[in-house]
Amino acid sequence: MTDYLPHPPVEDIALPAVLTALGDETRLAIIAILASNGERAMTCGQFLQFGSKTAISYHVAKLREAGIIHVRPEGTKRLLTLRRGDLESRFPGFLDTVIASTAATLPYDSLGMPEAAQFAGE
Amino acid sequence: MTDYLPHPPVEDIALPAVLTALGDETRLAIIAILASNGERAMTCGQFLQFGSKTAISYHVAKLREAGIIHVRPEGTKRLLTLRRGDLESRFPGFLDTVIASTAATLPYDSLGMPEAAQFAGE
DNA sequence: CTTAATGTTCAATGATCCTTGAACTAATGA
DNA sequence: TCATTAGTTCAAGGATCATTGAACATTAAG
Repeated sequence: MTDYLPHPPVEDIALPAVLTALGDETRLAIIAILASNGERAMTCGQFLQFGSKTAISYHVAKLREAGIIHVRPEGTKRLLTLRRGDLESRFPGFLDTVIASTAATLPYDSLGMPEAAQFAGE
Repeated sequence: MTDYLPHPPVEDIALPAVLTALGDETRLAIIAILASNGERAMTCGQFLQFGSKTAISYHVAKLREAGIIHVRPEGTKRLLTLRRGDLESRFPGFLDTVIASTAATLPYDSLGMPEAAQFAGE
């Protein structure tokens, strides 16, 4: 429950900021994969296919600051989760349509995603 | 029917580009007002409340290049319309949720919009 | 204690963004 | 013809963006 990193409260999540944050292929891919992974949290390291450690850290911060994901430190890792409920309550239907559109549009299976199988094991 | 200005065909409308184009308060306001105006076309001049002629021209070009609006020259004016159908067929539900979220979020009534009344007359 | 694993921070760089004002084009109207 | 209307183009400026490598911090594991 303790909030190590700054996250905007639901009522402060701003649409332009959310749209800007999602208007980047790397971040959109991260969101799509997070969404395809159900409620399970993921770590930054699982996105290194999309860029360097520094780059992922940068994009994850952007998504967090926009209010799209929640980041919780656990050991040396960061556990990332989509703020599905918060986004749904603030912009009903929005995230779902973005996810659906992304799945139909982005070719991130070209990056090695048969059906999110590699995120199963720990 | 003649297409004076370059518009991306439906199948080339890209989600990241659309999100980026909408991730700007000025452009989001333009879209929201266009949407609130039904099927009626509007001109660049009707958005001068949001910036200079140059700025509006710039933003309108961005929206057109992203595939969000259609621009048709008529005399010295440009008639702007939302590409509702195209966007709906490519990203089902997306535009509607953005419009709804914008209406609930952006304070563009603070710019003199009681209920889109000033767009009625010609 | 030492090493490895996981991210963050910083400074630098090149690219892109948004705005501005001046000059311009094209169409309309007196 | 001359002026007006509506918008575009261009160059310049400052701001923000996304990436990189090097150094660092923190936690975990041997």
